[in-house]
Amino acid sequence: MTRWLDPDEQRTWRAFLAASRALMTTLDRELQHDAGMPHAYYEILVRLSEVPGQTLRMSELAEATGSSRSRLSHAVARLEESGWVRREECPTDRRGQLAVLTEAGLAALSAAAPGHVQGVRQHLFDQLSPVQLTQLREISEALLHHLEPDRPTS
Amino acid sequence: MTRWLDPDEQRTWRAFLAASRALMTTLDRELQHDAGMPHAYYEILVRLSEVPGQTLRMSELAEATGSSRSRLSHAVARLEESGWVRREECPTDRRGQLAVLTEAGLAALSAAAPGHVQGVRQHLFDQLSPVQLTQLREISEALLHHLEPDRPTS
DNA sequence: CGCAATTTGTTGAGCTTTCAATTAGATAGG
DNA sequence: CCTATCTAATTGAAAGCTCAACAAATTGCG
Repeated sequence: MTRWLDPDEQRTWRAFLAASRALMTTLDRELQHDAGMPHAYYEILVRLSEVPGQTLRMSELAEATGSSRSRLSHAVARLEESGWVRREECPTDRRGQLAVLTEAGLAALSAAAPGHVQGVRQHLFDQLSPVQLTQLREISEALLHHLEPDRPTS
Repeated sequence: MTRWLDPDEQRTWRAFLAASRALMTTLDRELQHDAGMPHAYYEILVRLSEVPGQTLRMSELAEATGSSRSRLSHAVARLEESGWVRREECPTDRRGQLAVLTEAGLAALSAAAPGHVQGVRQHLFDQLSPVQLTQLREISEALLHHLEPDRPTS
């Protein structure tokens, strides 16, 4: 007894799917082209840059960026090779690792940020009315509220 | 002279980012687990199932699924291995290839669809009011209208 | 205390995606 | 007709992601 999507729902779902995919791939491509990093890596640098000491536990960083631990491990390994992040032992928990934004990482972020923000403006904010932006925020937060609770940590 | 995002914009952008990512990874995981295919492949089967003859040119299929030609080539190769799609020569253009949904492909799609639709309902439609769904459709279509025109075909 | 259960983070394999290069066929202008 | 240009689709390599398995440290509880 599946309740299928009616034509209206179908249209909504497909528009959302296509729009979010198009937006993401566009921003990802721009960032890769202009700054040599995918959007996921940019986000890691951003989160680190915002906290005191530019340092976060791996698990907190995974949480903040909405990525799995595994993905984050691989990503930080890559960022470490680039010299943008370094790892340190966690003083309070010997299992823990701290990811620390380096000088070079901050520089790379500073270089990438203006272009990226411009892209976000151009492709998102400039296309919607202030009212729509409020609606989008409320919609997104409702979805998040539902999805966040049980996110796998693998 | 970068115009940075103000706190409100920041909140909107991050909520949207987190929500669309969480929704996608959730649906992708569900589909992979229950039906053994990623969401992108499911979409290919859906598009093929909807057209007369269950057949589309590779380029049309790429367009319909919003994927690059390269990605589609790889994906169809994979789907062919699974026996869910087969390729045929295009009669009117010798460069062309037709992707055709097989019986087995239709069966796999039919098996996957109910669970997937339920997921979409649960994680998207059930979380938003009718008004919000209309808003989301309009927002998505506005974004699409802007992004669609120049999508790379590489 | 002592041991089971949980948490943290990593690893490697396999799969998907991207990018740039390439082949082959169609098309338009002179 | 013939050549330059464009379009269709594929390819391989490099990169990123997912999943399951794992090691090490911590926690909770009898």
